[in-house]
Amino acid sequence: MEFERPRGTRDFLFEEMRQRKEAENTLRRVFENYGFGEVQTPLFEDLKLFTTKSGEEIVDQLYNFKDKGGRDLTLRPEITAPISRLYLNEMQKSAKPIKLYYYGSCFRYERPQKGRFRQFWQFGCELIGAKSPEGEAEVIAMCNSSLEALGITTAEINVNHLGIIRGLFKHFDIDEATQREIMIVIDKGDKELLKESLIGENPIIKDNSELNEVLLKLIDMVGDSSIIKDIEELVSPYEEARDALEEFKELVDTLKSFQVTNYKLNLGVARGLDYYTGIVFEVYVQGLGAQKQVCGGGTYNLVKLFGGEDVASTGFALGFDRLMNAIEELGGKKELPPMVNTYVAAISDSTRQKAFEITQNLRNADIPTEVDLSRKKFKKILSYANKLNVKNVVLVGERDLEEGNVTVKDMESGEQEIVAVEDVAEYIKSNL
RNA sequence: GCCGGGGUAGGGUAGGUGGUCAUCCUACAGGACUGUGGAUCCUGUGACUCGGGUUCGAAUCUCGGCUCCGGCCCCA
Repeated sequence: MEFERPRGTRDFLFEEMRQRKEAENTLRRVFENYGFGEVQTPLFEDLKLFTTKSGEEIVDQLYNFKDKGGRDLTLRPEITAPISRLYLNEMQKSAKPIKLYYYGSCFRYERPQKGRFRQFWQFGCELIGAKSPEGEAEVIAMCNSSLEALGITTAEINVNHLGIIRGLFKHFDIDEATQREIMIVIDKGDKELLKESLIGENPIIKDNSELNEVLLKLIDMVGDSSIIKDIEELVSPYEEARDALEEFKELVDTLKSFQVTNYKLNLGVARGLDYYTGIVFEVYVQGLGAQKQVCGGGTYNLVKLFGGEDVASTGFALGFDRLMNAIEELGGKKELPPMVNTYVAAISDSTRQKAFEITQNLRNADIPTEVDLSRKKFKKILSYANKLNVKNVVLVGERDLEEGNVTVKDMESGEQEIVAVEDVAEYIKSNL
């Protein structure tokens, strides 16, 4: 009987795991530097938590199941809904703003492809109860810092404010279902398709060429902060969009103060779901194939959707696996030092017990150390130690031991030094 | 769910018009070498993705499953 990994899952071996941990720690450092604290929620949740947020349709992309008590549960497909639930359950009375972050795996039943797995990891944050351009600017700044810290220099942050387009819809009194339909088309990012949907043979919104024209121009606006005035010009006749535009302008000013320059305003960025009303942003890294989006975020009001009070939240989630792809693609993997730097080798059977003692002494002195556990011959031990790439090998032999000594061999230079047993730790510390 | 391309020892591969013992590199284990690694040599371990079909005979042809890769759909 042979067992295989479930489809769309991966095993991580030592080297890859170390690279992932390195990236993970880098992100933790950045997030904590911004004052965010880590939380953890369960891997599975009530199925309704996700269907309430995203609709019944998502069930066929979930790993859902009934437990023995008949409860409908599911492995989480994302972590923002659990965070909102956590907030409702435990943190409603906490001082605002609340800044939290999380790292963990999510599960989706989807067709695996490059950058897409059935178990994948998300690293994300939420800033709860601070709806303001500065809250949004800080979150975007942290996203930018994260990408910089990881060395992903080719990332582009694209920022939009959905209030502008929502304002236009409101001005023209477009119903919600139609809004959703249009947002979905915008979200696809296909200009031709959008053109067809707006001004083609069978447009989604009929008899409103003014709105269609404005929309088409609007979603085409991409560029640095200088395009704000173009946007302003375009939407100034529609007062319902003005507040959002003001917020957008403030965000741009505040991003400058937060020293974020690596971003674009992109009026074509949308998100499929209704609860995004304010700013949204997405980060793309070219060269990652079809799954180039490494981050999605924005301001939304999920808590209200789940029956809580009206509290806005700004956050983003990084697709950790895609970040790892990007790092790999950019050749930014770090050279990691060997796991251990010292090996203790008994030269003969009679000195083996002494070798264990010395090993423990070194470990107690915080020197990562390995010792032979398979009774290999001395030559094989050295050969093995060489493969581990250790710096020092402590040779424990009878002749030296009679004098209370061992020989420490430097594996890079090949030089050897006779050292008293009690001084080994100190000697090795000075020779790493 | 759909389209296309792959799956040969632990890793990387050759073979492919059906027919000796399925090739080589590497890895791993042992030895040459009982207190000295990296080199060399020798020996050993270890594979045709699974199932059906065609055939005297299938790694090879054929159909299907599984799975991997790329793309579509979707992307909370």
